[in-house]
Amino acid sequence: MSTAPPPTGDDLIRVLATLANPHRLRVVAALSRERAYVSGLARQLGISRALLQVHLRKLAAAGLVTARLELSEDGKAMNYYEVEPFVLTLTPAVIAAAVETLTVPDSAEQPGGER
Amino acid sequence: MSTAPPPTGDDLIRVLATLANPHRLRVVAALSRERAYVSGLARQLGISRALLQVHLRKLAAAGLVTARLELSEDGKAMNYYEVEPFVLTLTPAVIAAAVETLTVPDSAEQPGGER
DNA sequence: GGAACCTGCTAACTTTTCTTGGCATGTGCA
DNA sequence: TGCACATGCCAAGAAAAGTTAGCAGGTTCC
Repeated sequence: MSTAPPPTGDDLIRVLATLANPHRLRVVAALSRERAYVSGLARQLGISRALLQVHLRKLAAAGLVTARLELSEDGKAMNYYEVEPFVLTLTPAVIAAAVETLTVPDSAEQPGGER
Repeated sequence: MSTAPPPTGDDLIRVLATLANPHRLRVVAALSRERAYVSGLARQLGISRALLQVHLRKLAAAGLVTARLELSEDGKAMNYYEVEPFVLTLTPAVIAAAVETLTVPDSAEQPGGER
């Protein structure tokens, strides 16, 4: 049985690069305990909102967290983030397989690929 | 049973940062098939020796590959690299645990820690 | 001796990522 | 109206990573 879907090379790199950061690791850790909204999480982690914003965006882009906009009781718009229950196993074999699907940014990328 | 030792936060980040690179991913993939020496591997991958050198160094620093210096039959010194059979499982829970042991580079690091 | 291999290093440039600070918008409430 | 809280974005400087080019050392063999 396989718990993790076979990641493409580019996906794998995106996820790895995303997780290879203390702030983002802390974000994932915090969200794995309890979902949180941006401002509150920023206070909790002791970093600026702008900074957290960027990291959350990257985490979301990698599919590791998801955002849900809600209205609090007093009418404020709160953007709640929660962690995605991912499972990723890393071994030489997994990497070898992923490399097969690696996009080679040789000289030019095909347009329209990235958002 | 646990195949992977509990990674410390700093170790985890080092490994993730190391693997989050196309060149290094290709190196691991190549070495997982067969060990290779620097110059040969550089040719095989189509990159310069100097560049490969740097990436190999990082991979070794993260404990993902190991080097062994050997003498070929014709007396040349060959530095053979081979991949380490690592198994790393990544989940929110694993990350939450690793974060506990994260070194906080708050304002200053203690000297002599890093090379 | 010179060519063809192997190894390593470092300085300097380029590219990417990280981080900060400011600005704009909206809501509820005294 | 002004304060406190929420959201977002963008420009610009700072820091880190990636890459290249060049140098120096070693060995075999013609």
